[in-house]
Amino acid sequence: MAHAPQPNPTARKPRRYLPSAERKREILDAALREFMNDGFAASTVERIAARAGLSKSGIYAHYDSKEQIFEELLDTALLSSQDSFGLLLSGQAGSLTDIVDAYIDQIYSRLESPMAVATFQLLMAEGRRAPRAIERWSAGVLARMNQDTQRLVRDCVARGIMRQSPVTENFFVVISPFVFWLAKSVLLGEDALVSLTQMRELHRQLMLDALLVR
Amino acid sequence: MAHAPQPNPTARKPRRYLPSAERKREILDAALREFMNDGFAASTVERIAARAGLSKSGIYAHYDSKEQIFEELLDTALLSSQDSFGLLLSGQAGSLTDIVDAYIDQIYSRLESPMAVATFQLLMAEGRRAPRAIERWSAGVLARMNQDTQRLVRDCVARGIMRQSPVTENFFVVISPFVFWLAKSVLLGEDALVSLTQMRELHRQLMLDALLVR
Amino acid sequence: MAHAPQPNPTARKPRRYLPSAERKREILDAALREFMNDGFAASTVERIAARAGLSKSGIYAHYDSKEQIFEELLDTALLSSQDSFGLLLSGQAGSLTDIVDAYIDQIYSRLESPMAVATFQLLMAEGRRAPRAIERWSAGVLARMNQDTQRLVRDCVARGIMRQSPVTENFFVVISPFVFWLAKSVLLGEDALVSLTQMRELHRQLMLDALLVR
Amino acid sequence: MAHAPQPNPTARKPRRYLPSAERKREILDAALREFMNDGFAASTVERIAARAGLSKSGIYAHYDSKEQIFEELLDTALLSSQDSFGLLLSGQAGSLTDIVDAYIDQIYSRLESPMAVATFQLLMAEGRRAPRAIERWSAGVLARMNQDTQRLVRDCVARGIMRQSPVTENFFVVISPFVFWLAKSVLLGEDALVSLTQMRELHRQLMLDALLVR
DNA sequence: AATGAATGAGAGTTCATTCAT
DNA sequence: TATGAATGAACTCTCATTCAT
Repeated sequence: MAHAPQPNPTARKPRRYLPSAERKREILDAALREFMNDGFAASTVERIAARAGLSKSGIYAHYDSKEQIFEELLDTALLSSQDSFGLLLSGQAGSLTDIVDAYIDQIYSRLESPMAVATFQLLMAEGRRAPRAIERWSAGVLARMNQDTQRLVRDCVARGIMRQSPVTENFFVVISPFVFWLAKSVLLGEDALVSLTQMRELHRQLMLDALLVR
Repeated sequence: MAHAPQPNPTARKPRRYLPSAERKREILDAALREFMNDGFAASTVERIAARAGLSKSGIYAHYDSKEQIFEELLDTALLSSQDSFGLLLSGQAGSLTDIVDAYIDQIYSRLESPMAVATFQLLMAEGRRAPRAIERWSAGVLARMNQDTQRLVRDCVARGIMRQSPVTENFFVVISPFVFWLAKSVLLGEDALVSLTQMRELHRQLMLDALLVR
Repeated sequence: MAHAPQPNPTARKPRRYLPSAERKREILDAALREFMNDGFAASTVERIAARAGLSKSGIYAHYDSKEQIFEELLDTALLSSQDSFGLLLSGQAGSLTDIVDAYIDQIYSRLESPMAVATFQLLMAEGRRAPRAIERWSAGVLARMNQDTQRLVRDCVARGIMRQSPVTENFFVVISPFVFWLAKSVLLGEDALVSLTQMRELHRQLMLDALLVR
Repeated sequence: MAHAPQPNPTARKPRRYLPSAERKREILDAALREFMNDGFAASTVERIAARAGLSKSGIYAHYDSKEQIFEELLDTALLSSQDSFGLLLSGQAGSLTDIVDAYIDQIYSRLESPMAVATFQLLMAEGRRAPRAIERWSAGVLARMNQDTQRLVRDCVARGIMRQSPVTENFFVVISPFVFWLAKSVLLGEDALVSLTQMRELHRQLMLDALLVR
């Protein structure tokens, strides 16, 4: 009489041997989730490992330390946000509405990821821990974005599409409502006070109101 | 030859006996600083104690746990921000400029404390850890402030002092640049991009521009 | 308008100043209960104090240390068991039944206290901790009891009331079923296997069976 | 001149890597000794670890908590006492003396281990701490032993080998002198009052006297 | 006699990391 | 590449005890 292939309770899941690059991606994924939930200090290598499907010590075949994981994570996250922002806008010689819509689309599309708020929170909470990553991001992506946008805006002003105002002189500030919504969501929850949809529309109207040539 | 009052290495510094209320205040002070620097998880009771001038175990004569300290800390911090905000404004039947100036003064005066940015960061980073404190704050202070302000604004609109607009309908959003500056300061430093003084002036102009009756 | 004598929530119960002797009794009482429940090491001075109705440090006005409490406790408990055991028996020149009944009554009457089993357990668990108390008890109470009983028994044998046997030569052993019941109760509970009443009757019959002249 | 192999003070003794099962056994061994000496509460994980030859934290690779060690320890100790007790006896159709001798051998052989008394003490002292282990033991080993023995005894009575009496009806009680000796040894020491050898002989005679058909 | 504030010496436990395999 | 066993340092919290009042 043959034994049925009974599921052995002590059966250990087999090792998965992965090439380092792939494994590292999995680890970063896992780490992102853990760091977001608990912050850096309260996250443990063990839980990251579990989520990534290997053992605690397995992590150390790919990274030297928890800190290193964090750095690489932040680098990846921040630099991936590299998007042809200014380009997108400058391409269109459209109306103010078009430009504002493009801008709004651009920034609010980030929030489609369910982890967007958590990412922002992580950045706020632990950014200090990886000053160089922040520095690179600030000097690279952010600076470029800022320049591009500001150039576009000046252009629009020159062409009479936008009304010159403190806003056009300091265009970075128009992102404020977006940041406000993020901060609010971190503190009070995404559903409190204003929904994302409402915020988006409000933001749009604010911009139009501020930029419209009267 | 007289001995200099050399610090005796075995001399234990004398205990300081304080009434519990006072000691608790000192502990909260110390904790605030520690939590701000390192976050909740990375702060240690021992360092809080050292800063507060007593021994590690001395802390536990006043608080049951590190978590309890955090809760009480947040409660104190958040509820102390209780200021007769609306009242201040509603008192003046002044011009739009007066009102805007009052508003700007009101919110930016908070930033005079050197710990303001760090407090914001702490709130962002660890707010989730004390949901009830946040809840109380949100349902109490914030809700009241919001109502008062909104009522004032409607009044101003009715009296023709402010132009009706999406801004006046959703007045909470005018705080956005302030929050933006905080978030930016956490990430990039207080001196990056815009200084506080610049921001304040910019914010003022933004508000005037948005509210002025044309 | 007079305030009603509202019960102040922060009202601290007033100190009770007691003469030391009385307070010590209360402390020993409290300690007995705590030590029984948790053993010596797991009992805390604070809980003993609470039970005795004073503060932790108040204890130290009466005892120098937790250990000292324990010693005095054991001394009191053991020496109080001093009863004119042999005397009681020797008084009666009665029949075997009378003597056995007296013996059984004597030992089982101890179990009327609801703490009897716990006391036994405490003795088993922590006796080593106060060897001198045990020593005094053994050399005093126990030795005397043993002698008296043995003398009585020899007497009974001589008078033909008891059958000479290994039992009468080692009379101490007749207490075994009693000790057995105690040990069983500690391990399995007082209701397991045999109830106290059953045990008592069984014990009686065992003795009669062993001592009866055939 | 050769250096004597002087013990290098900074030399850390090398790790001993053991398979978990083996290490667990060593830990249980160490724990047994520690718990016996000091009781559960006063034993420390560090000392258990030292005895087991690893570091304090090493313990936690195998057990989740001190309590878990205790539970497993008790389980192991109690369930290992599983012996074919009844079987041993029922096999022999021998005389009363044979049966009594077998019984006495059976139970007194346990005391050959130098830790027997300490184990009993541990059970008395800390049994309550692992009620489920006790429960399992009681419902398993003890119950079976009791049944087997009682069945054997009834058989003997039926065959006229034993005299019917309260003893045969409640045969569990014949273990009393053994328990008495254990309890006495815990309290007064193994050498006090009666030696083990004396007790064993006395116990034997008691049984014979109680069971012999007259 | 009594207390509240304070402390030192640990306790159990966690965790990033190392090592042998 | 991957793991299980091991560790040291650190952590939170407890507790017997002391001290000023």
